[in-house]
Amino acid sequence: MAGSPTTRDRLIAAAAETFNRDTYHGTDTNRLARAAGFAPATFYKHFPDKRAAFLAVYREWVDAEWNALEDTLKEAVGDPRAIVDVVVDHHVRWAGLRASLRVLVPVDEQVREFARRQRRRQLDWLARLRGRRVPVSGRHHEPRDLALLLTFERVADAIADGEAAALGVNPDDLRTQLATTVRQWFA
Amino acid sequence: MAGSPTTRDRLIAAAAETFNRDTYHGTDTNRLARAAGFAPATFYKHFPDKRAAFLAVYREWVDAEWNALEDTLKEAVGDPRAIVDVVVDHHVRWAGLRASLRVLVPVDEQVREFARRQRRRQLDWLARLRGRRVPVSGRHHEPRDLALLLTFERVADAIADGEAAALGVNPDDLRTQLATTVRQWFA
Amino acid sequence: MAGSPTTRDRLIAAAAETFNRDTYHGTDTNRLARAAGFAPATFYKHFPDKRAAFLAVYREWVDAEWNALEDTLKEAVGDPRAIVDVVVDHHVRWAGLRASLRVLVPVDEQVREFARRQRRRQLDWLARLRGRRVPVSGRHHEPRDLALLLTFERVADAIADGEAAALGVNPDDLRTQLATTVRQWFA
Amino acid sequence: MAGSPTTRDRLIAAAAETFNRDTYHGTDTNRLARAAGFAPATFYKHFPDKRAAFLAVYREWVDAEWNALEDTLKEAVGDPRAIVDVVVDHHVRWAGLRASLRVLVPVDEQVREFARRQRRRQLDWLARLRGRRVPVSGRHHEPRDLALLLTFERVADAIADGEAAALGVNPDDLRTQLATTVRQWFA
DNA sequence: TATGAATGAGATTTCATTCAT
DNA sequence: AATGAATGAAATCTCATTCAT
Repeated sequence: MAGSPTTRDRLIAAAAETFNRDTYHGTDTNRLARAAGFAPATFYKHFPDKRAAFLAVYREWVDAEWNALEDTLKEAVGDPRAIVDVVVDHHVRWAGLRASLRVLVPVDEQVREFARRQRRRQLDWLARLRGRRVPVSGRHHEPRDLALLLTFERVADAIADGEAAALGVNPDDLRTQLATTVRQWFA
Repeated sequence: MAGSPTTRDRLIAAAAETFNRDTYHGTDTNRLARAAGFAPATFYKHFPDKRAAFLAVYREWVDAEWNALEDTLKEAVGDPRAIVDVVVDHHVRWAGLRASLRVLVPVDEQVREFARRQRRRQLDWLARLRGRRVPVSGRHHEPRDLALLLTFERVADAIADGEAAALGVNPDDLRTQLATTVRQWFA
Repeated sequence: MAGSPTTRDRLIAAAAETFNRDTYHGTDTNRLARAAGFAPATFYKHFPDKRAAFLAVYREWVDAEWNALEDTLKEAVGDPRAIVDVVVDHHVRWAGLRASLRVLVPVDEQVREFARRQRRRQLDWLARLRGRRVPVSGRHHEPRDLALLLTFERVADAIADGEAAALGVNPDDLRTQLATTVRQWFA
Repeated sequence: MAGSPTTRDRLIAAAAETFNRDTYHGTDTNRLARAAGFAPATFYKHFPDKRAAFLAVYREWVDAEWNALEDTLKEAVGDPRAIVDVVVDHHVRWAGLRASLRVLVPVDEQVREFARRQRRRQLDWLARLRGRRVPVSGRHHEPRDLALLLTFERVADAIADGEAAALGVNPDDLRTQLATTVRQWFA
């Protein structure tokens, strides 16, 4: 079904791994190209600039998370712990990429805008979960919902980048804590 | 009372403003020095490198937050909203600096270590607030407490950098939400 | 036969002339690149740093000396004066380069190691000239042989950098003296 | 008799040690001053520039060698090995300083001129040793004598900086070789 | 006499990006 | 479509040197 990966696909995949390992500011576009098996100039045939490549990587990352989440929801409906595990695992796998994202959001308009679109989608999803109608515009959201998402993300990052462990907090206990928070939110 | 600021103080103050406005990766040491009214070389008489200057700025930032917190606690004991306001205001004022911190933590050993020391101090404080004895080593901590801190920080940052507003969530309502979370934690 | 020179070749050639004229510490990599007709960054596409460029120049210099020596030995077998002339002329032509070498040997590990490899090769050659078997390891050498080489080199340098002339010693007489020393060594 | 050392003396002594340890291009004048227990600016009260300090150090070094040589000649007249030992020991003790000298001679006019004055003094001494009259002008010198001095210096340096040992030549045997050369010269 | 404090002028190196083929 | 080769424009950091006190 899926044909052999295009040059662009290979560039994105290599960039994902490289950003994840070395951070956005820790690599350069020449290395990204070489990591995919291409020459530097090829990079610029497929992306206008470095940021654009990151954006592409980030988009894929978001899609992958949604896909994983949907798979989980089919099997384990209403099991917060399963959701926690999917999300946290995804963050753990891509901890370096997340760190890069946190670098770019305040600096790059496009990345920021995409991150917000993504956030809106999450907020809409939460609203639906709680049986509320989502207004077409999707412009208004609940503070509680946003707080939940932010907590989720921040705790997942703390587990992913080793902060929890470094502070003497068992990462597994933190996952449990997260599941509890989700349940309280849903109640 | 306080003597006139030393060169180092002036460099730190100028670096704080500059990092806050332009991001860590958005300025260079020459600009930091010029912003304080000095020549580039002067910077290196006071800091071994750029990271060291950021670390110094960050230390001051942390001290300032603790001081503000202590002042508040004297007047408004047990008022979560007051605490929320102090912390969030501090994050709002220094949103760019916080963004830079998030850039450096995954990349810079020293910054990371200092951030963790700071986190341990916060965790010890929370433990004391709840009437628990803090073990001398201070090595073990409660998942709940860490989750609270992370939530606090992340929500404060979201208010600070305009993410909440951009998503159609009233920043003030988020503050209220945060205060509620604190109360639940304390109960 | 020889294709057009590569960028690296041109950089090395320009660096040889520039180091020779201005000394290692008397130029910078930007100038080396410009002297070859390239932009500064190009230099770093071909050498990791300034020292590496010097090392490359030095290697070429050593090869050139051996080649000149071999040519001479074919025609003028056993004529010490011919050998003296070849070596001294080579030193005269590259006096500034030799001075740079003397700067770097005590300071740079790689340059030193290469200079010593080169010296071992010379010592092996002398041993063979005197009809001795060179032990495979080539680890042990005669003090007399090393003394000859050092004398040769130092006297050649003194002629090359004008020291002899400045001291009222006729450079040509010094060459003759060197040839005499060689004959005594061989006897 | 000798009063307490002046600031200048202390600067020279500290510079000698520092140049010897770190090379001329491996230190800076600030460090030289600090090593003597003074502030950077003090350095420039006593020397017009960095080279001048090196020149002063070099002068002292030369004087010390002559003094040691004269002491030896009083006791061990006509013992080449004793002379070899004095000179080589002095070179060993100050190997780094000698390396710095070799750096500066081709580059610094004053250092070069002083080195040559010193060389003339050595040549005159050799001429006297062989019972020849030294012409008043001291302008003309024997190639044999200069060759001896250069050999002496170069071999001493090779022992001092570890080159001999690195090449598998016993430094002690080289000293013996040097003594032999002196005897042949004198014969 | 000595210095605390500062600096102008670079040297080395990096990197996002281009362009002729 | 891909690339080999190159680069302009910095950013980080160094160092010999100065000057008011």
